[in-house]
Amino acid sequence: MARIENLNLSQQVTNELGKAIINGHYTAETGLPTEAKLCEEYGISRTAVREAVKMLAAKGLISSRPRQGIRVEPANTWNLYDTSVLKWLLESSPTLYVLKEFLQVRLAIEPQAAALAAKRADKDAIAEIAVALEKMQAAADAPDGEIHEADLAFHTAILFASGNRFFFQLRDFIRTALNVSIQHTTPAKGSKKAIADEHFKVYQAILNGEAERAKNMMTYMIDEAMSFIEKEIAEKESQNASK
Amino acid sequence: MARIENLNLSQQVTNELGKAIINGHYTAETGLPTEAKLCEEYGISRTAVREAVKMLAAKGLISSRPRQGIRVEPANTWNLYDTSVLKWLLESSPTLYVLKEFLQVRLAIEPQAAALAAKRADKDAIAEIAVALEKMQAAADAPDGEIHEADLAFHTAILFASGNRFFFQLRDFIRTALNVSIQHTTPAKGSKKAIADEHFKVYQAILNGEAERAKNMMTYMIDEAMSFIEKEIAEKESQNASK
DNA sequence: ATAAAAATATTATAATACAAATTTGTTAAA
DNA sequence: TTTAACAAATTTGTATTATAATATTTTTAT
Repeated sequence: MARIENLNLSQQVTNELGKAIINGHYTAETGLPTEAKLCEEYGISRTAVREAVKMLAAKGLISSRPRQGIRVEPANTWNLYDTSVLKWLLESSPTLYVLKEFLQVRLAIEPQAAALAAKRADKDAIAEIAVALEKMQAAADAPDGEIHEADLAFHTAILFASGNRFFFQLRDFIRTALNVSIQHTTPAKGSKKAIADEHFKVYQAILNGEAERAKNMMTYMIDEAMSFIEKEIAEKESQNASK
Repeated sequence: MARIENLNLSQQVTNELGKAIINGHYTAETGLPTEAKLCEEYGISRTAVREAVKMLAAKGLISSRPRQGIRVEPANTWNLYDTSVLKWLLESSPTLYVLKEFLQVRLAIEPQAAALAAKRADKDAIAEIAVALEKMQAAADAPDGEIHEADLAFHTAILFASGNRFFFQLRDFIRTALNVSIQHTTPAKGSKKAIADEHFKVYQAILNGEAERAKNMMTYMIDEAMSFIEKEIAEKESQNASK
C-alpha cells in the first residue's frame, strides 16, 4: 500500500479502495471483498476497514448491507465534485476527454460567476481579483515569471466575488481543471502577456459593473482553451485512425 | 434522536451531528465534544460515533486529530453538492436566499446542458426527454394532473442528454432546487399548460439540433422562476422594513 | 411441492485495551 | 528568570473479541 505522509490508516485504505473502484478493478458486478478479506489483504483491523468503507459510502462509491457484502454503486451516483473522487478519476481516465467535460462545466459556471461579480460589485472581493491580476501581470513581464498560481487565484477570486456559495465551492474543481489544462498546453513564451491582457479585460468589466461584457470575455477565454483541446483530441483520433 | 427508518446507527448520528454543525450548534470555535462525550450523549458505542465522524469528514464538515479533538471545518470547505449536506443546509437556512443561489446555478448549468444535448443529438437520450415531456402534457391536460414529477424527469433527462457526467451529477441538486421552488410558487390552475408549452419549445429546439435556441429557451424558463423569487424576496424585505 | 424452520454468512454494534500523537505541566540547567 | 528537556495527561488511532441483526440458503415437515 502506498504509504502517504500524514494520512491515517483508514484514509490510506480509503485511497486505495477508491482508486481501485474508479479504475474498474472492483465493479458493480464483482462487488468488493468482504470486510474480513479486506482486513487480511491489507493486514489491518476491521475498524480501519469499516471506517474506510464509511468514507467511501459517504462519497457515493459503495454501499454495504449485512449478509450482502459491500457493493459498488453505479458510476452515476459517485460524487464527482468530491476532490478525492475527482483525483481518482483523473488518475485512471484518458485526461483529454475528462478535460473537455471540465471545460464544458467551466464554460457554464465561470461566465455566469463573472457576471454576478460585476453586478454585486463587492469592493473587497473585487480587490482580491485585482491582487491576483497584478501578480499575473508581474509574471507576464518577468522572463521566467510563473503565471500559473496567479491565474488560479484570479479565477478563484471571481468565484468568490460572485457571492454564490455553490459557485465558490467549485474552486477545487476549477483548480484541478486548470492544472490539467496546463499539462496539455505548451504555451509559447510570448503568450503570457496575451493571457494577462485577456484576464485584465475580464477584471475591467467586473470593476465597471458591465455584467454582460464580463460574461462574454470570460466565455471567450475558456472557449479558447476548449478549441485548443478539441484540436488536440482531433489530432489524437486521426493518429489512432491511421494506425 | 430522531429514529429514521432504514438508517443504521452511525447514519442516524451522522444526520444529527451534520444538522447540528450546519445550523451552528457546533462551530469552528467550539468544536465538537470528544468522542467519549458523544458516546455518552447518544448512548452508543465508540464504533458508531467514529463511523459517523468519518462520514462527516468525508463530506468536509469536520476533521479530527489526536489530542486536539474533532474540529468543525470552515463552511467554505463543506461539500455543498453532497445531497445530505444540501438537505441539512435547507433545514436550517432561510430557504428564499438559498433558493436564489440555486437558481443562479441552474441558470448557469441547464441552458448549457440543453445546448450540448442539441449538439450531441443522442437519439435515446432525446427520446427520454420526449417521454418526460409527454407526461407533463398529460398532467397539464388532466384537471388534477400532477406535473411535478414529470417536470423533474424532464430536466434530469436534459442533463443526461448533455453527455457530460458533471452536469448529470447535479440532478439531485436541481431536483432539490425544483422541490424548494414548488413550495414558494402557488401556480394558478391554468399555468400548467403554459409550463408544458415552454418545456415543449426547449425539447423541440434540442430535437432540431438548434443549440442556441435550446439554450435561450431554457434560460428564459429559469429566469422566470428567478424573477418570481426576487419579487418574493423584495416583498419580504419591505415587510421587515415596515415593522 | 410448498411452506415453515433452521443453519449460515456477513455486516452492525458494542466493549475493552493499548498505541500514537500532541499539548501541557514540571523540573533542571544555564 | 529564562530556556530546554522531560514527564504526564488527554484524545484520537488501531486492534481484538464478542454479540446482535439481517438476509440468504438449506433443511425439514406437512
